[in-house]
Amino acid sequence: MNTTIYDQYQENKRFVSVDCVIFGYEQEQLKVLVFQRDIEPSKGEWSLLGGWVHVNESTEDAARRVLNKLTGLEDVYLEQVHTFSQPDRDPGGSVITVEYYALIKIDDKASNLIEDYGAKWFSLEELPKLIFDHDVLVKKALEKLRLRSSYEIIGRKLLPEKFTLTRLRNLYNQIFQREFDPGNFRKKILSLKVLERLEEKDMSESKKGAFYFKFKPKNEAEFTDPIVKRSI
Amino acid sequence: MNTTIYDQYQENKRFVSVDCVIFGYEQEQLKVLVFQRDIEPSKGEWSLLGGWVHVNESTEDAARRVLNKLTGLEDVYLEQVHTFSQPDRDPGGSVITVEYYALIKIDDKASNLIEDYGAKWFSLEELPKLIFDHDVLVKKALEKLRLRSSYEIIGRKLLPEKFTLTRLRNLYNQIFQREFDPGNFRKKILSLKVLERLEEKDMSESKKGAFYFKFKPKNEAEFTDPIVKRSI
DNA sequence: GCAAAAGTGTTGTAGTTACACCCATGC
DNA sequence: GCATGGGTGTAACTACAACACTTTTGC
Repeated sequence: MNTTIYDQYQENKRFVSVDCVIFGYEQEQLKVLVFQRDIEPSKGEWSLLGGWVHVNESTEDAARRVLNKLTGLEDVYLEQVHTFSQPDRDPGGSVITVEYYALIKIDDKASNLIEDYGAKWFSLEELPKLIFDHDVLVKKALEKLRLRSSYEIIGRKLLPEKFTLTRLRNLYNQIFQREFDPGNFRKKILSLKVLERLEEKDMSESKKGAFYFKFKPKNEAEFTDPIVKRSI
Repeated sequence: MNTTIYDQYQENKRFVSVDCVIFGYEQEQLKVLVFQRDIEPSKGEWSLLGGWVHVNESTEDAARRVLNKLTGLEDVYLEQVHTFSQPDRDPGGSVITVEYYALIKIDDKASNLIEDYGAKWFSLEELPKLIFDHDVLVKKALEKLRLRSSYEIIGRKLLPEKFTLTRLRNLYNQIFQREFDPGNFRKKILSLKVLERLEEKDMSESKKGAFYFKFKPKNEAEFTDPIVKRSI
């Protein structure tokens, strides 16, 4: 199966897995999708979505493969977070894991597939204790998501096609766990010129109604200045 | 050798290596240490320092092990950068590599050890073409170093015990590949209160002489606000 | 005295924060 | 008419960039 010139080093070969912190946004809350583990050790406990990295497959491909099997989605937003390799991190054996976070829209038709796997969305506050070092992985993923969110408006992959600025602001409130000033947030976001206002209004949240916005096509306006100045 | 409950998945085991981008600062230049590769493929070409990750060893331990073998240094500053896993990235076989960058003081007694390995320091401009995807790794490491350098003053691990502000500024010029204003840089750095002025002056660079500074002990003054505002 | 680097001071500007305040509408 | 979220305006503050200017000393 492996016919490489490194075959003399076979004794150094390692188990490599990927773990995915799957973020979604629902009911004004940032949520993480976790699973009841179906193999030993720790069978039945909550864990992140994971899987083995096959030979002749990149870790990102592996992450996409396990995500696709779970959700049926093809074009998930993925970002590599960190690689964990403490030999004792998994009591079942020495496993190196490469961590990714994924952003998905909860309203996607994925939901039925997800339920088949006994998976469940939890808000950050309600997240149960996870196996191994997965709690640390969630924390790391959130930090990386914050960093990313301060360099670009992240909502494109988490929000539905059209959304109000209040909803986008609330997403940012959730990600950074702090309250952004409504007026200032609005001005900042609009100054970036990545959103386009629609004529339609959302009348469900207020009497006056709030205009829907949508993202302009990706290439039109890019920027590199931080949206959120303060470091994480 | 491996008696884990994952043994049924043996066919998924992978070669895992670490690669280190070793940064040093010498003659007012930020330099990278590279090696003439001593195994096939690409024997004799320039590459980063790398090595296999042994079973029951973390990737960081592996990085420290190969660095220690090379330099004899024990307390090297290491930061994980990224994990590369494209199956075809190494023509010798499918190898997943975890990248770290290291900061070392070139004046350390390490130099003789280094020479034994046919290693050589190159400035960023003079860096030769490296094997595989190592050019990308250097670029990634530099980006990570910039990010780090904008959240803390990085010189502690690159500069000698005492140094002038001009020297520190030049290090930052090198890292960010731009010219910082002498006056503004001085004010910014001193406002962070992490440096302590010594009575001694360096008379080699100017008639007037420039005060030496040294870092205060690590815990005294920490900060999280970016030193360099602009994103990388 | 003048060149040259070290070090200090000043001024303008851009981005942010903390608000006050008006708007539209369902009840 | 009033409560409520939507949306706009503004003044104070802060960080920074640009650059003038002063200091010291070897030549």
